[in-house]
Amino acid sequence: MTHTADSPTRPLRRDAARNRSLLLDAGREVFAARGLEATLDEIAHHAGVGVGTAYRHFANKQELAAAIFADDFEQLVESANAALEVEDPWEALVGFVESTIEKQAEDRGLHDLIMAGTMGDQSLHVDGKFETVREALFEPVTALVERAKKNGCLRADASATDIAAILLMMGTTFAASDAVGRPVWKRYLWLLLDGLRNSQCGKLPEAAFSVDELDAALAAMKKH
Amino acid sequence: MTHTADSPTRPLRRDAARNRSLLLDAGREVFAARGLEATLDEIAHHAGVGVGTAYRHFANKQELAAAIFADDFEQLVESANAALEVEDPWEALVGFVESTIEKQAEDRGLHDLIMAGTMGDQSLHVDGKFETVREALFEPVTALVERAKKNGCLRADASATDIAAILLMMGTTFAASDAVGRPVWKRYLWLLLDGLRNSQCGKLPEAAFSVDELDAALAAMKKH
DNA sequence: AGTAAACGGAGTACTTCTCTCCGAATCCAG
DNA sequence: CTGGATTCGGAGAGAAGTACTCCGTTTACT
Repeated sequence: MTHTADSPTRPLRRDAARNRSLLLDAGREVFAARGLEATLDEIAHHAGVGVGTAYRHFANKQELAAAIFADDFEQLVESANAALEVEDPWEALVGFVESTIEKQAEDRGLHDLIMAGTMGDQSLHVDGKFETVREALFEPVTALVERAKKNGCLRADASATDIAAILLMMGTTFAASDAVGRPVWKRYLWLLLDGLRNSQCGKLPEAAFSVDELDAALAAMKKH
Repeated sequence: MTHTADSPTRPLRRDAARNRSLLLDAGREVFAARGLEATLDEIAHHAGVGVGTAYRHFANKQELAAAIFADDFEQLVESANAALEVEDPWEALVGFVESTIEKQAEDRGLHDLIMAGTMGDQSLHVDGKFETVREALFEPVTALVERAKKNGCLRADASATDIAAILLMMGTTFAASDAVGRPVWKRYLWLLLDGLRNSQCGKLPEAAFSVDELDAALAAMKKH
């Protein structure tokens, strides 16, 4: 059932290799725009190849997603560990959270995957050590949170899982941002971060929804 | 197509009247637990009547939902207007937001409906004046927000639509709270409210997710 | 007791998505 | 340049879920 290269298979025929990379590119685009609910059929069509072709290269959507997102996962973990090197503890935490969320805002597939943890039964080994990104992120994020608390910028009753909860909540604002055509999610991330902060904050970035925008956003979300 | 009483119809037969109210009760329960995605078939079964019976009483799910939620809508608008009478402007705003969200946490159908605004093409006239709750709430909520800003407790750059955005974000935490068996949503509402506040805040209510709880919550959300 | 009203739930008619099958097109080795 | 292996393409089979109807049976009312 494993169609992807693992044992020393003979090199792919030229058309096969081309189609494989077309599929990966299309997958990146479509997943980014529509999240993991996108169909393999849809991606195949977007890549300009037949569905059959898609299914020969990737047994299913999960396998394609795993191939596409493996790198992003590693990067995410790296950036969490990198954040620990940042001098200011509050900057370190906020910088990591912001950049992570920005990535997800640009790629709804990434967000879906992070939240789901796994793709069906497919385990997405990160770093060869962890089953899920969440697992791999737990330690560095806990460290970031503890450090920020000690420094005094982060409220004392905050917890690492609060960061996960924030990611979760931000999800809904991504869809709304798409509908509205500007990154409203930034505003609400700041609101949450201001809630997490001890000292007092700056101005919120991004204007609030206008009433029309809000209507548009909610209407768009109705269409599942 | 209108099965519900409007023109001077003859009184319902006893069994019909009983079943109608069984359906309304079952609808309340099922919608509350599973949101609007629940099926009329499901509700009929829960009420202990056949599907056919359900469809004779209510042409479709929308009509049943309209019958069930009309009152809640009126109440919501009333409570917003009542909040304007509360002395302390910050208390008034927070009290309204909190109670509104609590209602939605207890009734996922209500939350779905408020966010959707309409049920398909069915317009859910509120108060006989407005098409949607959101429309009816707009004025009082704007007033609450402005008042809280003048008083100085609410940050100056807040807007009435921010309240809607908060409702939107809270949605995800409801499902998580169900999965975890305690109202974690309260914690995150406070976090958001603390972000909205000018002065400094108290302790967060509710503990953060434990790691296990977070896993359980996200797993539960995966199942659509 | 007779008739109109209401019941029940199997069944039809979608829709949506995943994945297969196989004749046609394409590659590449000799 | 040709023949056999490989890959392509996309109609369509199959599974799953939902919305709603139809009509033989049961129940209520007079």
